Amino acid sequence: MTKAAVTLADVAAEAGVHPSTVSRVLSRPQLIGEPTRRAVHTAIDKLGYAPNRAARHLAGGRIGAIGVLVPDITNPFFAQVVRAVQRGCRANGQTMLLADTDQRAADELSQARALAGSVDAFVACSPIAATERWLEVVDEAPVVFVNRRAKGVASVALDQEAIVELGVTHLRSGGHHSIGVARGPQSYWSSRARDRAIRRLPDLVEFGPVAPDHAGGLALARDLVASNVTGVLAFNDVQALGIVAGYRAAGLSVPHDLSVVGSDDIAAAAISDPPLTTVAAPVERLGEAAVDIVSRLLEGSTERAEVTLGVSLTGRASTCPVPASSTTSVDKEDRQ
Amino acid sequence: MTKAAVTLADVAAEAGVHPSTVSRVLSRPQLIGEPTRRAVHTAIDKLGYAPNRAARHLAGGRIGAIGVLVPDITNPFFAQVVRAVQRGCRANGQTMLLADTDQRAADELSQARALAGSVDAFVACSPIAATERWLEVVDEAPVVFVNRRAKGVASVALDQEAIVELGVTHLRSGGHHSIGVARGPQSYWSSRARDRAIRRLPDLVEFGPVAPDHAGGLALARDLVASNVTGVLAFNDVQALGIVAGYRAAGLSVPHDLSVVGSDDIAAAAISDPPLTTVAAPVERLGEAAVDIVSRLLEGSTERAEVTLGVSLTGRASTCPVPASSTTSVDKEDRQ
DNA sequence: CTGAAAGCGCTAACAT
DNA sequence: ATGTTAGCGCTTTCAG
Repeated sequence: MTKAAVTLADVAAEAGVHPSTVSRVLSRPQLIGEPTRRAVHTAIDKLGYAPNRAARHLAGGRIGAIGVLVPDITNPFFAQVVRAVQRGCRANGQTMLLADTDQRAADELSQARALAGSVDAFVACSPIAATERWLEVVDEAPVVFVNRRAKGVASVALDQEAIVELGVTHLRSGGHHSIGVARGPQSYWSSRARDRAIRRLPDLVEFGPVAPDHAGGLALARDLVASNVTGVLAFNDVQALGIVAGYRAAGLSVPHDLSVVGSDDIAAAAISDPPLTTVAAPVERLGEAAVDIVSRLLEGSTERAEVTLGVSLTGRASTCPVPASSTTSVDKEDRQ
Repeated sequence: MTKAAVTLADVAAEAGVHPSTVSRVLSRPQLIGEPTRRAVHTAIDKLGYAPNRAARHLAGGRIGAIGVLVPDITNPFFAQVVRAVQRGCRANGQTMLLADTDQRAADELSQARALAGSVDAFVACSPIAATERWLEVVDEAPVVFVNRRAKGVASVALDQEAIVELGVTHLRSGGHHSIGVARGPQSYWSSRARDRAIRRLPDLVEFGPVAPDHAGGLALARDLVASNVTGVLAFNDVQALGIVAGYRAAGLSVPHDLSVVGSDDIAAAAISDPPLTTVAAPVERLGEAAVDIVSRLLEGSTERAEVTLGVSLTGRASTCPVPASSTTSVDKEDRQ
């Protein structure tokens, strides 16, 4: 059933050279003469040779794989990051090992440890385990955090402060004065960073923390309805959609009764009803940057990379200027 | 930076036995005496030993990894399958290598070949490459198709006939007589299988083929509006949501002007507006079954597994009985 | 039941 | 610029 694979030795025989020459053609082509190299490549193509990763790794070379950890692959945000990372890996001739940690810190670490021997490096998305624990992993292989900042670990993250500013500024420019902001779970760095940004701005009404998902949005909607805010910045788009659904269920409407700004700009944001105004994150670049840093780290770079990616506001129909009648809360309270 | 790992030899030294004994404790414990085994385990725990996968593989053992190929990880259906597969892998102590093929047949094969040396087996989701080409891969490692049936390859698929029957029956029971069905891209087995099911049933109006995504649904909506059907079975939920959006954009409403039945029951189906009536697929079981078959195959089983999973109808608000005024198409044509 | 010895396919010094 | 020689850490014969 399992056919014997073509080995490097087979290629060497076919090309009439020594195995180590073939190896060099593959890893350090510039050390090999043009004619020999050509002959080797011909043999490789003819035989359909593919290097054996295990052997390569064992012999001290790179394993050619990077491990990616995500809290939940069914979350469209992470799915997009994963796809970008995978593309980057392909471009570098790496393969990607994916592990879904199910949002559990313990799983995060155990998965990382299980993969440690099988990958050259890690990309950890929104990790929640203690930095201290992660440092032990960093000791074994390079690690890049996506969407989390931590001392001693390379990272690429979104500018949380800009997210809050952009969202709030957009609402204020629409005449909104009573603006709510949703807080996320404290286990996430992004939540904590956003909290700091929120406190830096005056006159914001905090809601939550609630889960950054649809259910969280629904829960938020109840509090929002009972409040007098006219606009809200959700923690992310999925949650924003939950808020919209909650308002609709209560017989209220977005943006008439509440302007909603999401965050991330996932595919669903553009096609929801109403289309969601959101602070768009460069998700693809998040993944690409992570791969870049990993590659750099694998080349031996020791610089502690801390990339911050900017965001931009995408205006759609879930926000509108505050109606004159809503500048006080009277109208709204009457309606309830 | 990279700490030297504990090797099997270290464990052997610590336990005062020969390395091969340690190896046996790990792979064939029943061949080892109780006291020795205990001593070895103690040493393993003390040293925190973890086997080196590469070496294990190279020495002829299993590599302990399975490769998963998906057309698009940002598609919630596949994301769910992947998560189920990953859980199954974890339970078996396997790791999962994920590759996104970007819906290209060529990438599918090249990814599979690139991974061939790094995995024990493959799970290919909705593959589109020629069976012939895949058979070459099967020659090297066990392969299981998810959502595609093919001669000579193990597979687990949804009962496409049941999907069509359930959806259509639901609409008919609501009094709908003019029922549309959306056809999918012919590159997918599921589309072809569904086409066969469609032709087996009388009086269905075929639409498409169109892409099984939101844009496809939008396109479909235009044709649907121009037709006299009162109910439609979409190819999947995302497309169904597109149809709903298209109707709304045209100033029409679901289910009043058209009853829409989706397929899959992704998370978004339950929380959309209106909530989507859909033919629910046991997505988790799809992934689990794939892992089961792979494991069986790796144990040396030669049975050609062909699992078919049943589906069920989840009634929600995107369908309703046909209004008396719509039993003829007059009313609708007037409205346009 | 356990020790000994021989590689798996590759890379990395070291020669030439 | 290419051939030579050792292993990497493990499993698996084969002996005892």
